[in-house]
Formats: sequence, C-alpha cells, structure tokens
Amino acid sequence: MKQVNIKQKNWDFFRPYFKQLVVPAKTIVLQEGKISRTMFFIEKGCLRTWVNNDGKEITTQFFFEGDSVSSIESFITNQPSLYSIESLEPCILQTILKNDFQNIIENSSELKKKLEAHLFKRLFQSQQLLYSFLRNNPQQRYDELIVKHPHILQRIPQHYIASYLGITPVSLSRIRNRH
Amino acid sequence: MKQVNIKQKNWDFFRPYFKQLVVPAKTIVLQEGKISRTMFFIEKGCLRTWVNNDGKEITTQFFFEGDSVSSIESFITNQPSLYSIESLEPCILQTILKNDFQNIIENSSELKKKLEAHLFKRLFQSQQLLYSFLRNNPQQRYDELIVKHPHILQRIPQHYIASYLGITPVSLSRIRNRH
DNA sequence: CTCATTTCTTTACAATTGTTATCGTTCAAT
DNA sequence: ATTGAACGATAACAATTGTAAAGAAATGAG
Repeated sequence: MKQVNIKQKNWDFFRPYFKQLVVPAKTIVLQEGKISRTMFFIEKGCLRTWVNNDGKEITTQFFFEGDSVSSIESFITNQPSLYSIESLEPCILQTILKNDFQNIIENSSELKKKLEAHLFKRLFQSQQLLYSFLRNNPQQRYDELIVKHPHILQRIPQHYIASYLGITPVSLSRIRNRH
Repeated sequence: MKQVNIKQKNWDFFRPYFKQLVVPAKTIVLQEGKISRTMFFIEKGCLRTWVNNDGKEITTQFFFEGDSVSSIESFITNQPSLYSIESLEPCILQTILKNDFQNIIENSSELKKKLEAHLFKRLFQSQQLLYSFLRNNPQQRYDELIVKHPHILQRIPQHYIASYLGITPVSLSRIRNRH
C-alpha cells in the first residue's frame, strides 16, 4: 500500500536505532500506570490504546501499519501513562528508546518541527473526536466511522469498536441491524 | 483572586501591543468560518466557544478572567475557524493582532516554549474531556463538573452547560433534581 | 478434527434520554 | 411600572440505551 510506504519513509531517520519486536495478539506493550520509555512503529499488525474504567476496558484509539504508537504524553513528561497499549493481532513492531529518540530530535530542527506538527495534528484530531461526541448520537457516530475509517470496521472486532464509540456491544449490534 | 494575577503576569510581554476591547454580553468576537487574526485576553467577564450543528448551538468550552481565548488552530494555520467565540457577560478584553503576537513569539525562545507547553496542555485537556465522554454517562459527567469546575456552574446559564455536557437542557434539569 | 474461547446477535426488561409543550420566574430595557 | 426575552422546571410520550442472560457462529490452539 502506498500510504504505508509514505509513512514508513518518515521512520528512516530512526532506523539505525530500531530494535525489532515481534508480539502475538493481545499482548500489552505498555501498561497503564507505567512510564513510557519506548516508542513503537508498526511494520505489520494493529494495536489499540485503552483505559480501565471500573474493571471495564474502554478502547480510545486504533493503530495500523505505518502508524507510530506511544503514550506520547508519558514519553515526554515522564508521568505514568493513562492508558495501556495492546496488540490486537500478531505484530511486527520497530521500537526506539526514549533517549535515542530524543537525541535524534534534539539534533534535527527539521524533525523537531515534524514532531511539533504531529502533536498539533493530534490535538486537532482529539478535538474533532470530542466535537463528534458533543454533536452526534451513537448512531451518527457509527455512520461517521463508516465514512471516515472504514478500515477499522473491516479489521477490528465489534466490541472494541463499541467502547470506542462510547456504547455497549449490544447497542452497537442494534445500531448495525437498524440498517 | 490569586489565580487571576498569576495568569495575568504571563501577559506582560504582550502588553505594549494590547488594544482594549469592551463588549456587551452575547457579542460574537470571532465567527465560525472566519480566519482568526486576533487573540483575546480576558480582563473581566466570561466567554464561550460554540459550534453550529444543524441550527443548534453546541458550547464546547468556557473561558474566564485570566484566560486567553482564540481559535488557536485557525490562528496558527490560517484555516477558517471551526467555532465561534462569544461573550456571555459584558467583557473587558485585551486583544493582540496575529502579526504582533507572532513577532514576539519568534523573538523569544522562552515564550515559544511556553506556547508549546500551552498547546501540549490543551491536547491533554482535550484528551481528558474525550475520555470523560467514553467513560461516563451524562449523570457522571455532571458530577465530575461539580467537582472539577464548580465556578462554571455558579456563573453560566444551565442550557449552555447542557450542550457542553452533550445533553439537552431538559435532561440536565432532570439530572440536577435527581439530587 | 475437536474443544474451548471469542465474538456477535437476540430477547426481555429497566433506566435514561430526547422531544415537544406549557408554565412560572427573573431580568433587562423601555 | 410594564413588557418581552431569557431561563429553568415539569409533564407526557416516544425513542434510545443499558443490563443480564442465553445461544449461535466464527476462530484458534492442540
């Protein structure tokens, strides 16, 4: 896929420091409450971030080939991560340690700008997602997901998607069969 | 109030460029769809940001004395603002133009860092708010608001708060009287 | 292939929320 | 003082969602 190649080119700077990590499905690569010291680049497979809510897992995001994943807030501020990162499929990940990452960033104003642009983009996305909750009901959020992120629906089990939409699996099943 | 004074000290750098703006309640100082060229600092009064959703106004945030308000995304990227900014009370605002603001920022690495920290903080807040929608039902979000932002409840009309919580004014009234 | 796990659907019922409308109060402007 | 707009509470009804449980279908490991 083109998209993947374009994204992967952005990693080239880090490649000399990469260490490959192969994990089976349902493996937690960063646990909620721990401080993030690693950043992951997805070569193959997909992962999710999730938070624990009174024993119930709530999925907050999905990641696929070409994406980079980390608790960037924990990574930067040295605070415990508010969420876990877990593989949903068998994955091939490229990992880089915080120190190496920060050295590279510090020595390249170009990469520094890219990182800032990335953070800005995440702020924007997070805001858009929040607006979607304010504007739309679950039905409409599901319709929006179909249009904007069809690959998620094709690849991710529905009960993860349900919590991502802020509803129960039962309710999502009903929405789907309401055609 | 101490909080206000601390926040206002952060404006000192910009003061020579400030132009005062006094507006009555319910005045739109930035319209959705327009490109933001001004940043506002609140000396007195409060404002809200809101988006139009099929004719219905949805409030996305509230701002008070000491806060700075702008469509920062529009301000930085020159894209049309996704939301309007409107006064809820008569306000005394200090305004600064984009060019002046950016000149000051460019010439001070200290302020640049502060701006980055500010953006990072906004990302974090936006994420936390999103998590609140994923974790909690309207009742719980209201309880959370009582604890975290009691000043909002004391000062803002309830129908604005309702849309901020993602519910109707009727539903908020019911929640409140469920004690 | 078989068994166990995971995933999804369905049902019945309770609880919550949305919608529409009415009514009383407060507040600001004239 | 009077009027009109804004605001909040309430009622009645429809629609949606949550909860708990049961069962079918798909998936994966041995």
